[in-house]
Amino acid sequence: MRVSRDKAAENRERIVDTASRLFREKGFDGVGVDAIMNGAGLTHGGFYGHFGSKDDLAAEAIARALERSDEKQSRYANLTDLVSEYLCERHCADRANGCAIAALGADMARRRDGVRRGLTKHVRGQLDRFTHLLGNGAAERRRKRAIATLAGMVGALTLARGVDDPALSKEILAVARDALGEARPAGQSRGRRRIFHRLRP
Amino acid sequence: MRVSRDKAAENRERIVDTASRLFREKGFDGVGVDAIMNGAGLTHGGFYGHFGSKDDLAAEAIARALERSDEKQSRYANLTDLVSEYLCERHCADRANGCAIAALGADMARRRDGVRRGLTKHVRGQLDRFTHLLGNGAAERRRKRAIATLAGMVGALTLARGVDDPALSKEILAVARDALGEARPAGQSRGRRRIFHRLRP
DNA sequence: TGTACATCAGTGAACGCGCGTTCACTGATGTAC
DNA sequence: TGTACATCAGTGAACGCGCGTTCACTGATGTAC
Repeated sequence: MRVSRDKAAENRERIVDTASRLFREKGFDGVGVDAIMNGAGLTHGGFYGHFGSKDDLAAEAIARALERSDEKQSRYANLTDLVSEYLCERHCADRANGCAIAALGADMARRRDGVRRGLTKHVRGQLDRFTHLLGNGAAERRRKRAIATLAGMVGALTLARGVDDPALSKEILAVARDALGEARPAGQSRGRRRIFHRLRP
Repeated sequence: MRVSRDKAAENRERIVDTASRLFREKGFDGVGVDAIMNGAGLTHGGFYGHFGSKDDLAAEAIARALERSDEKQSRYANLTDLVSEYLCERHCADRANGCAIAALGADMARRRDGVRRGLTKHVRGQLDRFTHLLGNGAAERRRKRAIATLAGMVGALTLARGVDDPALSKEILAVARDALGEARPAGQSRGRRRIFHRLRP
């Protein structure tokens, strides 16, 4: 039965969101059009009224996930907090709503150009943000630190998720959190962390 | 036609090796039994004489890839060289013969217990090796460094492979190589940077 | 504002291809005498 | 050592399920008068 244009637009959004989550949770080939449509409260037949193919949806769903990541990260005023949230156990356990790079990394690299271009833009954006948040020091050095930080985040989350043993998983997260979050004004102690973050003007 | 027992055993090995490479290159769902058998110079019908299912082969193929990784890494006498080789452009371009964690990371985390147990063992082994190679300093500090190094390696390779722009890809590899390889005997100069890292007591 | 008709979002059955898996068969290997 | 038979690794056709995709249909929405 027909549905109002607004409602149809809503449905489309919900399909993209649902796919974005399911793909991250189960991988591209781990979810069918059927599951996505059901997840969005619809039936599979209507799918091709919204998208040209499952692949087209995949591209949109990834773009959506990356956007959401950007929005989330733009709320942090310092890198340590951002890193801590990224490497927390909740994020580790919740693949579906987390970082698309960690959830789909290797798969994305095998996808077609549109997806990889989106990923590249996202990575550049993240590096710029990190470089900015790092604040002090020469730009070149901050950029290097930004790259190392991003790589450490993605790798640590990948490892923590892949490993079987919860204790090892937690250890990886904790150590990486500590190692990567240390880009703070010199002289400030870290450890149990009695941290005081001053927002830069 | 029948084949000698030795030849059959050889064929089995070749199937596992081929699968190990193809899975890393194209992902689990990106290669069929057909392609694997052809890659090994056989036809698909014989597959089930060797393996119970494609999934069983996948488990063996991953285990094989991780073993090969261990063998390769055991040849390095210092962490800097190991990191440099891991983060070189050849490795970045050659997914099929490279690190299984970076090539299949997210997928492995979704696999059944056997695979994840193998991965866990491999990660532990790598951390022990890295801790050992780091040489000086307190054991606890070295282990932390080992974890941060492994995470940085995996993440940097994932990013470098995912990104579209060769220049950015190279930059990521170079920066990570530099940042992670710095655990060398104090006083040794390295590259652009005349940095002297004193290990804290 | 109300009525009549066209549009079209969503439904569910059906199609068809790909791929994992099975099976009857082949012919070389391995073995018993 | 040679011969006869049993075994079984590998072959290629075929099966069947899952899943992406198509399509005729429904009935509510949108529009023209």
